[in-house]
Amino acid sequence: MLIKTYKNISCSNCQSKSHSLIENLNSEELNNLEQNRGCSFYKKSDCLFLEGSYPRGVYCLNHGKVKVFTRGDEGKEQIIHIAKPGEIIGFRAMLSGDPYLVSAETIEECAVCFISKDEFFKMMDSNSEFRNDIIKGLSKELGERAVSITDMAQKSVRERLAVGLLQLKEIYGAEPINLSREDLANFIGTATETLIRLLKEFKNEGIIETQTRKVIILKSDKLHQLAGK
Amino acid sequence: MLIKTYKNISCSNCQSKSHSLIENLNSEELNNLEQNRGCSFYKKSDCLFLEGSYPRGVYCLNHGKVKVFTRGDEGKEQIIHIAKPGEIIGFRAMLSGDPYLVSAETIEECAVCFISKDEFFKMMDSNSEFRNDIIKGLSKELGERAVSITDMAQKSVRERLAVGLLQLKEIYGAEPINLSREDLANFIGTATETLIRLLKEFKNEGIIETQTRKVIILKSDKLHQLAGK
DNA sequence: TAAGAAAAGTGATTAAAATCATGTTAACTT
DNA sequence: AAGTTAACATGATTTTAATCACTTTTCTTA
Repeated sequence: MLIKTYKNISCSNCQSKSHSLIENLNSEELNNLEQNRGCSFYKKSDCLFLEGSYPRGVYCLNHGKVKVFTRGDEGKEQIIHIAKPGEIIGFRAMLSGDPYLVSAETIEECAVCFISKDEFFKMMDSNSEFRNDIIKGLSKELGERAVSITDMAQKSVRERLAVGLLQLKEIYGAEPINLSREDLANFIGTATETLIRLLKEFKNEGIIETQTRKVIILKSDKLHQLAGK
Repeated sequence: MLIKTYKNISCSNCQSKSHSLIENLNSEELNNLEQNRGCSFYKKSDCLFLEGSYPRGVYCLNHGKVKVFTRGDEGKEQIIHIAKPGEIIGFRAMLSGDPYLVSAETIEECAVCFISKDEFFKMMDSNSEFRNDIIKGLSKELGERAVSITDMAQKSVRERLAVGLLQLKEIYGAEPINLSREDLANFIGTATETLIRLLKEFKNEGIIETQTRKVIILKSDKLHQLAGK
């Protein structure tokens, strides 16, 4: 279904444009972008890029969700971010000039546009609004990560799960959260078994509902309470 | 001693310029900066800025060390970064337009120059090299923080202490690491008591030496080993 | 649609690190 | 230099969460 329609994606009419950094491009720039980007369809668990490799461009997510993660010493994933449609993925490494420190992999069917390095830098140079948005995006993320470090260092797993579920609610919107238990554990930063036990607790307390793997949040206020600060 | 000399600080001859983002300013820009910045002397434990307040400029560290930290729910500090001479502190919040998410406080006597918001943005607009350095700096830091999150989530306190000591070695260079046990614990993300016990272990293993509060690293290779990956 | 594989879930046990209580040393202050 | 305070240190205990071993459910796909 998705496969059939994704060829029609245009940047100008991109359904995700309005919550994207590309929203400030003018129509000329958008047309140019449309000529020069490539769109691909990815199935679940496909890799966009791998830690250690060198970036050749950035990925603009049109449809689906992508997990961005690092691997710890024993190969365990730590999910740093879950990207939703509209987001540009992988520009961090491109801007710093270093190889990727993170990997990116789809967690559902995705439609993704690829914007080459040249094209991206051209946009950065010519459009100061776009550039400022990129800078703001970087800064905002940097701030969020300071908070994440503190949460990881100081909050209990239970508190972190509350924080994490609230974040995921923002990402999934009205849809139920649809992550494997393992991914969820790797997002929260805990063992899968611990996560499952805590989810059960939350369920028993009426805070969430589960439909097999899917998680629906019933009481956000309760989660805010549990999350602290 | 420091007080007597700091008035002579000029941006052009700044001893810390070479490892600073201001190194790519031309002499005209440096002269202009010199006219428009203000220099202050801070004693130990002075506050540069406070979480929640709005930035009015950035701080360029000429001499000394500054800790950048957030506070968790119970007020416990999490030290995100320790800045050394040459570093510009606090531009993240200014670029994102949000209030500070972190606080900054001196941990020794410091000489710090203040560059106003206007002046800073003027430099960002007029000098693309400076701007690119800022962007690269943001990106680099963002990458480092992804690693920190993973370390916090997956490494043991012992491993994190090894990582942290190696980072501090980069910051302190030839000088011994000079932090209170509490600050060190808040940097590693552990309880002060746990930190003290682990330091003792490292000392017994001949990895470090302590002179009251000061820590000297004897075996970096051993620390790398202990740090994992 | 049945078989196999992968993911989800449970219980018991262990290990790591926080917390609490208290003692000791170092460093200001008058 | 003595007294006071704050930082450092240590021991005992508790708590949290990881690990290991295993069962059950759900998803694939042949």
